[in-house]
Amino acid sequence: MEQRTYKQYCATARTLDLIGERWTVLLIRELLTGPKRFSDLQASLRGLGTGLLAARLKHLEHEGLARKVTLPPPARTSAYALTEAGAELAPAILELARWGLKWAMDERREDETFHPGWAVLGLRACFDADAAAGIHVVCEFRVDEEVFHIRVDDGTIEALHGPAQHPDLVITISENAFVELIGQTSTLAEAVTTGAATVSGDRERLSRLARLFRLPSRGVRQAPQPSGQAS
Amino acid sequence: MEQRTYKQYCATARTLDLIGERWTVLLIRELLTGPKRFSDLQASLRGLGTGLLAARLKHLEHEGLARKVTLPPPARTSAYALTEAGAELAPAILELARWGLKWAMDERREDETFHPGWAVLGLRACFDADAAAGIHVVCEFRVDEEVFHIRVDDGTIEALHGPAQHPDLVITISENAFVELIGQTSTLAEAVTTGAATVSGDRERLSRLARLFRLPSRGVRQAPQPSGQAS
DNA sequence: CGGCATCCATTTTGATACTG
DNA sequence: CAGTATCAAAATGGATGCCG
Repeated sequence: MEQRTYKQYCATARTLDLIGERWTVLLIRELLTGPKRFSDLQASLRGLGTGLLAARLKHLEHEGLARKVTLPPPARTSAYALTEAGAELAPAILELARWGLKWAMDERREDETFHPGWAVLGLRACFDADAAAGIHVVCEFRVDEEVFHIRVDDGTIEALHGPAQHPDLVITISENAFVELIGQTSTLAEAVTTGAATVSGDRERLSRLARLFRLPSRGVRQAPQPSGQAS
Repeated sequence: MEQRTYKQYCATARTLDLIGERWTVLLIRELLTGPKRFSDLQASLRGLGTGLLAARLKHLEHEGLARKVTLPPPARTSAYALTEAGAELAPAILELARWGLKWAMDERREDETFHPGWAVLGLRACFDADAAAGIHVVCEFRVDEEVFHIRVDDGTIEALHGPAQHPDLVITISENAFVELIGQTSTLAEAVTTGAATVSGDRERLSRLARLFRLPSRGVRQAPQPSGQAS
């Protein structure tokens, strides 16, 4: 069971020895929005079987990146949460997300799954800390059954699964409209007029919040020319 | 030959579909310090066979992250270089390196390989852009047979393989001393006195350069307690 | 629900031998 | 030097069954 390593005295390689196996980074991505139960994790990660999920979680525990926690009453079930070391992977994973937003997010494909939490993490990736100086807003998102909230506090942002304590804004929206919103295929205003979304809270505050997120400009990866004769 | 994907409409997952396979990130790490030939890449990546290396390079080319280039005379051999999209992975990879420096770089193990270029990239990961405002220095490192240089230009840094055009500083040092230097087991001054290193250029300038890099404070990943009875 | 064990068909990989 | 070809070992994924 000797896990495979790169055997390089290099910070990048050492990191990949810990989180480079298939599914591991996506598992951490799930935990970045708060503790999750075994079955929630599996539900978010189609294609990952129970055996491999259990093995990956054990690995993360063993390496001190995650730990098993008991959820506070009334839940009382067990769940997995990131340790300090695990949580500090956020900057790296958010950089991967930023790159993906710029270079890899073309049209959604037929067979791709989607979960609102991913988009909420995307918001965190697009957050402009400088623009948020002095701003304090809590916004709750209710996307179909899923509830998330973001808390902006003077240059910092937190994006977690679950309802907010005292939200300044609550956005209730269908998953489809949410996807279009994030992909900038449509605007929140449009979703509201079609009835796909409702907003409660100060509209002025909402528009100030919206200005804190900037989607990177889309780039095009240059595939090699097929080198065939010109048509 | 359908490559395996996560099938998630998520920026992180899409990125990992492109660079998440084994060796791919390390290949990009190698190319971050400049174009490399097939055999150089293989020499840096012990354990990666020619077959897999060829496959990975073909994949990176196909996805527009790298491209084959012909080195300028007198070399004239072919090599691989990053495209714009590939080069923009640098922030993400450097975040992984920063995390590794803090959480994963304990003692060098017996069977681990080391190449000076990795440490030079580590310097880039530790670079403090704010501290470098208004500073311009070019420093060449000659570590055994390998030559690298870094160019600091007012808040930006470049770290490339090969000699510098007009270096302000040249540091010639043995690989062993270089490892100890980077790991902060010893100082450059000590290496100079023992003869393991020589420095040419303005010493004042060197000490100003050294202040631009700050190794993250080491953290300790908390392994789960063995849960055995207390001793 | 949470999680481990087992079996099995496919992929991926690692190591080497071989070719232009 | 720059790859292809080949083959054995390991990792993955899916299904299924078990147990507290």
